[in-house]
Amino acid sequence: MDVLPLDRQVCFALYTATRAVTARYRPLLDELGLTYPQYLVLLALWEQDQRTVKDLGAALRLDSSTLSPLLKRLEAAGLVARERRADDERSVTVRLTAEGSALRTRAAGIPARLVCDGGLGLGELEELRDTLVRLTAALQRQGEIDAGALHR
Amino acid sequence: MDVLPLDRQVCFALYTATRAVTARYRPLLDELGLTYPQYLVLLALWEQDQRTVKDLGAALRLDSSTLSPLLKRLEAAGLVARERRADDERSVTVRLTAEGSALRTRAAGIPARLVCDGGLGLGELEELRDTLVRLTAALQRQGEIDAGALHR
DNA sequence: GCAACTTAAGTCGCGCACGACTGAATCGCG
DNA sequence: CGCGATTCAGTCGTGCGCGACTTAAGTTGC
Repeated sequence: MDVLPLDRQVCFALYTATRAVTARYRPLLDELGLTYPQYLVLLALWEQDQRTVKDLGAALRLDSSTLSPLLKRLEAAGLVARERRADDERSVTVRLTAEGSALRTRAAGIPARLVCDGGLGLGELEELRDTLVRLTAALQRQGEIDAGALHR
Repeated sequence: MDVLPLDRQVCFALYTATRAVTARYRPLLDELGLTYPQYLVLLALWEQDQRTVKDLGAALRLDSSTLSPLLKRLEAAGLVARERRADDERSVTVRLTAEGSALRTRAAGIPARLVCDGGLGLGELEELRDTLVRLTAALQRQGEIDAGALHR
């Protein structure tokens, strides 16, 4: 049996679904002047403010080479402030400005405005999310094992 | 109830799962000298050769501004050839070279090498894929309706 | 006490994605 | 037939992601 056709690939379904979802977010985020990854960073900060770049990277699974320029743009937009930690000068704390905190209210309506477009019920969405979380966790665990194997 | 935390967002689960999956593909595709989107284009061409840029775009849900430079790189790598159609000079036909066709054999092993890493059973993977396909379809249908509304 | 290692943030280069736009070819309607 | 509208591929600018690298600060071991 042929395993290569596009429509049989989970990876391709993921790829297109992700782009379809972010495409639906785009007009709503445009109203807030945010890109999709910037929105995710703010979600993380609204949930817990005053995080280091490293901590944000762990939450979003992004490294500093992606986050640093993104945070610079959020800072230029006046939504966050960055400052070196006094106790460890290597680290930088990212903090919401008043304007950045205020945006939360406007963003709160976004999920509700999109859920109904998806054609899936709430239960299905939660199941999908949980399956994706398990998949991600397994892939990353596996990745760490492989990486470890290189150092043996 | 708070709807904004990162871990409740389907969109974030999609975002991280997609990146985790492509990260697992990367070392295997490196062996073939391909990026992930280039691999998807080849999947489409292995399934049906001699497609126009527009047709490839419909299959992959990408537009020419993404595909044109990507195809140029595949052409530079000697995997595909491009030529203007005689019957419609606006269109360009993308065709696999012998080298591009030959790569299929080496790529055929990739899905099997990855499935076991995902921590999901085959049935779960297929269910996940089908859910994602439905989600994508609904979002795109909804997007077309919205776009139509703008022209009224 | 200091040299070797590790860690945190950041820079750079490349390849997507995607919106806005261009130019050439074709279509459709009067 | 002719000309305005549409279609197709492509360019350009911006913002990710990520690998490879740099710099500065902290940690470890002798």
